[in-house]
Amino acid sequence: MHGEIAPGQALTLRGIGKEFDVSMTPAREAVRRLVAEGALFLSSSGRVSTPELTNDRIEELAALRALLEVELSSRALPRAHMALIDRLQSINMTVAEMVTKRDAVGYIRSNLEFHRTLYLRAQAPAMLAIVETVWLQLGPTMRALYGRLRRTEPPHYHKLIIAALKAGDEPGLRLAVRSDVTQGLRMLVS
Amino acid sequence: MHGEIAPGQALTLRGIGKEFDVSMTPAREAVRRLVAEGALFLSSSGRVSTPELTNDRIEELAALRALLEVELSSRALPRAHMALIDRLQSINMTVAEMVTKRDAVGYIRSNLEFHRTLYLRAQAPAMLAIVETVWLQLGPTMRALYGRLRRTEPPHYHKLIIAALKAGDEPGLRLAVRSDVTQGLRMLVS
DNA sequence: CATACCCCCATGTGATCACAAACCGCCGTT
DNA sequence: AACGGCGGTTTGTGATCACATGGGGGTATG
Repeated sequence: MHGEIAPGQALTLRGIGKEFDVSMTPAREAVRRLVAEGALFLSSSGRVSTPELTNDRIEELAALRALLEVELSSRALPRAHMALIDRLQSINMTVAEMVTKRDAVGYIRSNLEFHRTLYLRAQAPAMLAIVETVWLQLGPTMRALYGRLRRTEPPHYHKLIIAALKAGDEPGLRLAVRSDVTQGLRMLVS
Repeated sequence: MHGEIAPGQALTLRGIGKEFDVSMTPAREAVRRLVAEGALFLSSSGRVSTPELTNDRIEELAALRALLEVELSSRALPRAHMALIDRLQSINMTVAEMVTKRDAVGYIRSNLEFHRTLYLRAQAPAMLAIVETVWLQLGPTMRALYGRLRRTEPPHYHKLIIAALKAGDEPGLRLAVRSDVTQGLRMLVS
């Protein structure tokens, strides 16, 4: 999810087992779960690797993020009190720090934490779980992008999201979330 | 997915293995996958059963269906030619037949086939996969409802969906799909 | 007759093994 | 120099086993 593994990277059950000091059996179960969630790709011969997404697939996953995350933010809005907004602002400082440090994995991790923190307030666990599987599918690809990207400014749309939350402005929030989600992924399409 | 198993029904790895003439290992992998998709519930002690959904969870899954299936139908609309509409009408006759036969499992199966046939035209495999995991989560609960239900009339909203497809009426299609999805699940909330 | 306790058995977990398939690198040929 | 065939080795699969744990039924007690 955080892009620690490059797209197309091959994994072996014995290798995973050795890495975590377990036998093949738990490694297999974990891999099967991740395959079920679309986070890993299972070739017809049973070999496992991170997926290499096509442009079409990236666009579709971005559309899913937009659809679901806009809904989640909308549901979180009435429950968003000052403590939450403070917490979002604090996380956003970490995001900015990761940007200046050019830490792609740290950026993705803190960026997703920003979104997750907001969506947790929506009280919609099934919806959040689905969004997280989408993040999981995009992880390796997002890293490949942000690794290339030479950006130094912190995320602009996060500030809009926070402002809309403060103002209780639902249309503004929906637009800001949609823009934030779409913006990063639009440049993914090579 | 088709409601062949009641909510809360317990399953054992050895039992599943015996049922399909395999050892525990493939049964475990299948169960883990279904747990990952939310189709099965894994207790803290590792026991496996179909989930017993709370009202909140049912409402959330219904909202997900509405959100995603409306989008899928909207994307399918420009590609929906006469052959597809004919096929939908044919499936809809099967649905009606299942209703008169009071065959709950057959009704759920053909109803989902109706929806899947339409959504396949959307060319959005990731979105369709997610919708199917939602169907999977609702399967046992839907059966428990439709089993109680004493309905004899075929689904009204399916006709509206077909009419909107014929007319190329996108707002009408979105409304009809949303109504069809919501209607059945609204009465689930006891 | 109801309730609580306890023990045995059913059940999941993780490890290991035998086997088949497929991948990869090497060598020969053209 | 490029391509194709071949064999060794890596890899996934399914089965089986030993073990720990939790659940349910039976029994004893109030």
